[in-house]
Amino acid sequence: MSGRKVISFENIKVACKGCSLATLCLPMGLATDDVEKLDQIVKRNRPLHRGDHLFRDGDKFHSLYVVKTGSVKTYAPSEDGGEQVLGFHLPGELIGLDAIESATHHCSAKVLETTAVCEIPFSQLETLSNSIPSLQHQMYRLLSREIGHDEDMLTLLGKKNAEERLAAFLLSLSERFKRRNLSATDFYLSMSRHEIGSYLGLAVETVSRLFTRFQDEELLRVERKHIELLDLKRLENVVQGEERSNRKRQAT
Amino acid sequence: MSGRKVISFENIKVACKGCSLATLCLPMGLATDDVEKLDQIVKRNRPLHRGDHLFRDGDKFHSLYVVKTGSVKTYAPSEDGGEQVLGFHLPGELIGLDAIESATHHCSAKVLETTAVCEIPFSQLETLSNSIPSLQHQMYRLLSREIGHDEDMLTLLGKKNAEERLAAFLLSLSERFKRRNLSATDFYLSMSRHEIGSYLGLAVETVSRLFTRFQDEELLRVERKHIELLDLKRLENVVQGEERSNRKRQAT
DNA sequence: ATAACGTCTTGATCAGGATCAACAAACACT
DNA sequence: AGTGTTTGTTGATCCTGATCAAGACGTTAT
Repeated sequence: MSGRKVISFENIKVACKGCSLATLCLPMGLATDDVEKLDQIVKRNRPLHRGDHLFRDGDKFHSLYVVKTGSVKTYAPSEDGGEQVLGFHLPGELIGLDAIESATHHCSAKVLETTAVCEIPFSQLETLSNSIPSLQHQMYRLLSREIGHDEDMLTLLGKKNAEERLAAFLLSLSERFKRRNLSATDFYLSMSRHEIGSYLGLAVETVSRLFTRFQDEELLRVERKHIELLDLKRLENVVQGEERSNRKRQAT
Repeated sequence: MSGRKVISFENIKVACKGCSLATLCLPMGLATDDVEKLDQIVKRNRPLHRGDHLFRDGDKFHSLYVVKTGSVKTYAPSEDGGEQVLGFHLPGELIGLDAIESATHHCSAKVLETTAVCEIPFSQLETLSNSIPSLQHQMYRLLSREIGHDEDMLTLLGKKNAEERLAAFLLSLSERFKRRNLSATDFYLSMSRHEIGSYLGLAVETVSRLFTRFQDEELLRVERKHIELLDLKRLENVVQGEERSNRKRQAT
């Protein structure tokens, strides 16, 4: 054990090695001693609170962030005060990848609830990745995965109707909670209806009505921020647009 | 000069060094001898024809592609025969970045007109990037740029109406032609109305009507695939949703 | 040339979801 | 507890853009 890590009240932060997220996060697939090198450059700051910003649109880019606990939204603010929510980020997920190109952030990142993040200075990460091929590979994979996610969202926004979008959103959350060994069917939303709407390209009212409708159809139970998915299988059918025909059949 | 490059009738392909796209493409910012190393791994195949595929959804991933001349669309085919167009790729633009993560393609790439591409085996590129920090950096930038583009598209699909979308699309093409020192105001579309519609999340008919409307408003002249932009400034206003208020004012 | 097909345009109608409006419920702050 | 504020729900109406339908125009094959 290297004697360089100091345990203090100010810094009772788990190293990557012991982090429960290690398999979802940057260290994924790295050798133990490489993870230790990564540890050296990761900053673990004190928790952030609801409303705090990790960075804002236009800020100079210097670090990537990984959510440790809590959740973060990224959004593109528009002149007129409106915003397009670009993503919700749960533990293990990386934030800031779109800023590498121009070394400037093109969106803002706002904390939705009390949240802890790891900060990874990018220039150091880049240097490190140059001496650790598997880290470089992991970086390529993470960037590529982000592109894949975005493309999925393009299909969602380009082709799916309102109920398909919300169903897909809920299932996506479900999957991500499951990966962290949390309940895939019972969870709390940290974002508002408005933010969900913005993310899905829908009006708040539409989101609200869909929750009610889904509940009426016994697909889920919803009470404010608390969601209980009652039938994942049928929700998947909704995403595929098959629910529509089912309902018609039942209605006849 | 290394004697390793053979000039034959089968291979009168320009090396990266002499390629007019070098400043837009992978070699951007590389030292001359690094560009030569890149040259060693780039394959330059004979031209592809309209309708040919670079790869299909589900194919194993092994190479990235750069368009040299012509154009390519990427699209996500859906079971029911429909498709979501994910992007149009013009000379200098990279294709296949979303496949790195899983080593499998998640979309198809189809050539829209006679097109030449450079093929870059990814494992070799990855290895090379490990010994050339500036190439690694360039890779990070290109991946990041792709994410940025996708996020712009998310905002387009999430917040913009039909005319804002088409105006943004035309201006995007205009920009990209300009960067290649082609006319920013007079060009040919290599994609169909249907493909434009799919890309923008609109029906063919809407795209067609918008072209007519834009022409009536003297924003552009359109004849089949030939487009002449008459007023870039006003088109930019349309993208910002300002045209609406202008028209109302005029109508009064 | 003619036929057959695909692409584009235009018109008529329809509907999904936005917008407007009002209220209810939760929360924050004295 | 009470007041103001934000967030969510529900209803009524409107409008953008989808869908349906038909025809014009282009392109290719024979």
